[in-house]
Amino acid sequence: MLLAGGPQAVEELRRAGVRRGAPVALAVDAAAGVGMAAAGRRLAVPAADADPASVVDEVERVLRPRWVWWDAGTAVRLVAAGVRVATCWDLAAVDRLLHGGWRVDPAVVWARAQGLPLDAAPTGPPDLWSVAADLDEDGGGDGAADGPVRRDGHLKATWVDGGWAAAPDRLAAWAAAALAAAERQQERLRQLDRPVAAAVARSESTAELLCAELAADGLPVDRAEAERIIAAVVGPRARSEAEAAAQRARRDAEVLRHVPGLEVDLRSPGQVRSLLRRVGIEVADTRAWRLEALRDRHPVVEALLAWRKAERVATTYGYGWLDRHLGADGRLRGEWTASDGAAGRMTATAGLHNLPAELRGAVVAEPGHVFVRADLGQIEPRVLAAVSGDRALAAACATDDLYAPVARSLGVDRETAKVAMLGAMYGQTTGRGAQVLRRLEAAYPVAMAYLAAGDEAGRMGRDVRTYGGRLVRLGAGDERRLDEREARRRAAARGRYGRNALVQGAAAELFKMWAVTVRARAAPLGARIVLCLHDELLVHAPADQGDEVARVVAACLDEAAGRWAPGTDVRFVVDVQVVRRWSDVRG
DNA sequence: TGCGGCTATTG
DNA sequence: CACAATAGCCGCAG
Repeated sequence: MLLAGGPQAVEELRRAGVRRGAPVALAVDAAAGVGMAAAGRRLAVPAADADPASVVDEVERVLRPRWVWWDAGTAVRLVAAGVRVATCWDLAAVDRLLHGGWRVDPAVVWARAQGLPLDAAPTGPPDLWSVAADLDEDGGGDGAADGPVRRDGHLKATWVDGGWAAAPDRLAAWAAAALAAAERQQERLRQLDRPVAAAVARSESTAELLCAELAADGLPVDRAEAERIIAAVVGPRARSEAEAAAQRARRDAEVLRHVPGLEVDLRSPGQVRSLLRRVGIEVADTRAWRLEALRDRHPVVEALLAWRKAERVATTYGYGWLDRHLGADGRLRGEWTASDGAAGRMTATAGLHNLPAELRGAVVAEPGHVFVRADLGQIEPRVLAAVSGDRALAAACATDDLYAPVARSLGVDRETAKVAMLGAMYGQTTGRGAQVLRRLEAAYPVAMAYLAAGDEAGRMGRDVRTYGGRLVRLGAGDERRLDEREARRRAAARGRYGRNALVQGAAAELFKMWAVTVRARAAPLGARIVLCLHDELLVHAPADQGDEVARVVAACLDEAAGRWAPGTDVRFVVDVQVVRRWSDVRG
């Protein structure tokens, strides 16, 4: 059905019974317009009749549905057009949750949702062959023949490759296919037999939306302050390549003057090792923690460690980094991925996730604003208590510092208890932690068995599923021609990976549920999340709303934990502070 | 030119 | 120096 604009679309959707939170599939193309599908109807608004962004915005404001789309590309397009919607169902994100790993295109998402054999799905851009085949299907005569789906059930290569954007009615048909795929995904989530999986699928979807916003909004950074910090370490900005080379040489000389007559490239670990050998220091490698203990042996060690710090700033977090990532509007922007790596953590580029502590002084709220900074306390052991159902560990979570009761249970000091608990979650098998591990097994048998099961699965190359339903692939890979020792070493590494993925992955699920809850509840106060850091949120808020946002952020943790682990008696804790700059956070 | 190793930063 | 990540430079193979 062709419509003229947003109000008419709202009317049609309302007549179809669409209410707040109901699925409305969406396909947007700036040139062609908007296609929607919901409750058995297909609607299209040509771009010639109404601005696509305004149509989506109108429907959002009046109906606030759960938007269903193929992948985060739609989220990125909406955010770029200035449209912020509340919630979505991201087929690609849910596909990664259900099936693990890699980023995939609609052809694969569709095939997996429908349970079709993947080897028959179209791959890559269409070639002469698949174009002819799709045309042949279109001419087949039956009513739906010119839709996006082939007779064998797979999507047509020409549609996957962008054919959906050719005309308004195609946008609507593409949206209808997305809606059908979403329904099949929900069925698959139900089959997982994990009541929380559907809620996780929703928050993982909305986390994709949050990532699109984080990438667009950026992190407020005071350029002058950043340049002051950098200048204090590496000096003023070089005006030419020659000047930069001279600065480098000057830094190098500060180290080399301690070893006269030696020609050494300090950037080469091998040469640094020979340098140290020349002054009587023999080391297996030259990492800082190892050199730290040798500071007194020779003055060159101290100089080298200082050189390394400056070199880090000069190469990775120097003026070049500012120029590449800090916009004229004082926002530091990187790319965000909502579920990456081993277990579905968020990742970010541009140094957003590994900014050296010194530079946090340059992260300053804009005039009239504050940061509400919140971090989850001891999130991994608490998550372990929740997902494993260990009653004793859950009881320890009642205190703000869970390592205190754990230490009492084990009969060791707090530091030892902490190292042992972390060691259990990471798979440490040597040192002091390993000895205390046996006491941990006695005190918290359910939690430790949960970890051991992850370890076993990893060693066997068996995939695991996190508490929230994310499949973590642990396939053994190609290990022919490995000697016994190397094969054992790799199996042990996979064991640690599998053990940790269950905890880290579950923590990432809870974190994202918290983050999207904060996103929703803080928006009416004019506040926006500007940084997500695994267990920490930085929210940029109007100064007069700081305390209220802080209250909301804390309340959101209870709300998210209640949704993620209903009925659990595990207590989650959060530390919330209102600050003007990130470095003002007290430890 | 691509990739593994080394190193540093963060949670 | 366990688990995860990004990022830069060096040295070596192709």
